[in-house]
Amino acid sequence: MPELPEVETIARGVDARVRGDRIIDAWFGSHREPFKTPPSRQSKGLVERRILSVHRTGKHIVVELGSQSDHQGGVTAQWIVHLGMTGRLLVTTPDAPVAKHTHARLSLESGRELRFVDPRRFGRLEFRDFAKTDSFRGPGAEPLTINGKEFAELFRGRKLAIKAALLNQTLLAGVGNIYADESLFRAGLRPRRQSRKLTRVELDRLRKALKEVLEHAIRLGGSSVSDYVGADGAKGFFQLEHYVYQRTGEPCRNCGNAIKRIVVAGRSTHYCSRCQS
DNA sequence: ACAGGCTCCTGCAGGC
DNA sequence: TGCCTGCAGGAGCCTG
Repeated sequence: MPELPEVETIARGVDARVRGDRIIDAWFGSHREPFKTPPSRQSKGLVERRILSVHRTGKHIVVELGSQSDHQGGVTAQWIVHLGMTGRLLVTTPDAPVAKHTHARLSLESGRELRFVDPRRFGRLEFRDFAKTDSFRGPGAEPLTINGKEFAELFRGRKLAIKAALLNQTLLAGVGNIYADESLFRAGLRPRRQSRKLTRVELDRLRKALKEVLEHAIRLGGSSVSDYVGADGAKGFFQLEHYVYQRTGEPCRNCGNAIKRIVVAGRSTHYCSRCQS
């Protein structure tokens, strides 16, 4: 489901609702997935900790946690949430109906609950204790802050299609299928162009288009294509601003040409053959 | 090292 | 109504 703007929206919403709260109980489901850390270790590690902040790195939500014994001090552990394609992180009241495919419920001192729901179980939950491991560092560069030189460097010499490169999280973190298609349209570039054949001017255009489209989407609360919702259950509105994504056969908003659908890197890819070269 | 394909899982829409 | 197929916003693993 979620890409950078959706994850950013969720992280901000969760942060606003649970920052400073304390985890007093933790329940985890029994499926093998989506647990990167065994559920018993997660619940044991999470209880009694205070939530210091919640933020986004790439497509990961990072919950910064204080120590279990001490009310003072900085971050000593983290809870890392990756939503996969269908994951949701929700802040609810304890009596709210428990959705099907709920895999984690954290009871908070305030009376709220933080819940993780994920039907397809492509998401991942990980607990990191700084006594045993280091702070989480996601793969890839942040598309909102990367500079032109670093951006161009990512694609140099690579044979794969630019669309596939944009989706590769070890290069850029946070870009998924929607924003890859939308940024390529806005930059006027065909998705199948070989990365290494893009000029510096084209790459600069792409970097700016990507940054603009991501920032615009964050302002609108992300794209609610099927069931995406923020931490409070509210939908985003960026889907109304899509130029190509899931608009196969519809007229291009720029030139009127029918939007085409092809498959690149195994993913549905949408573009305008007149506006993108 | 790199690039492409397969696979994990559930739910939904569309066709018959 | 029910069954089948295809498709879905992600990413790890295998292969060549």
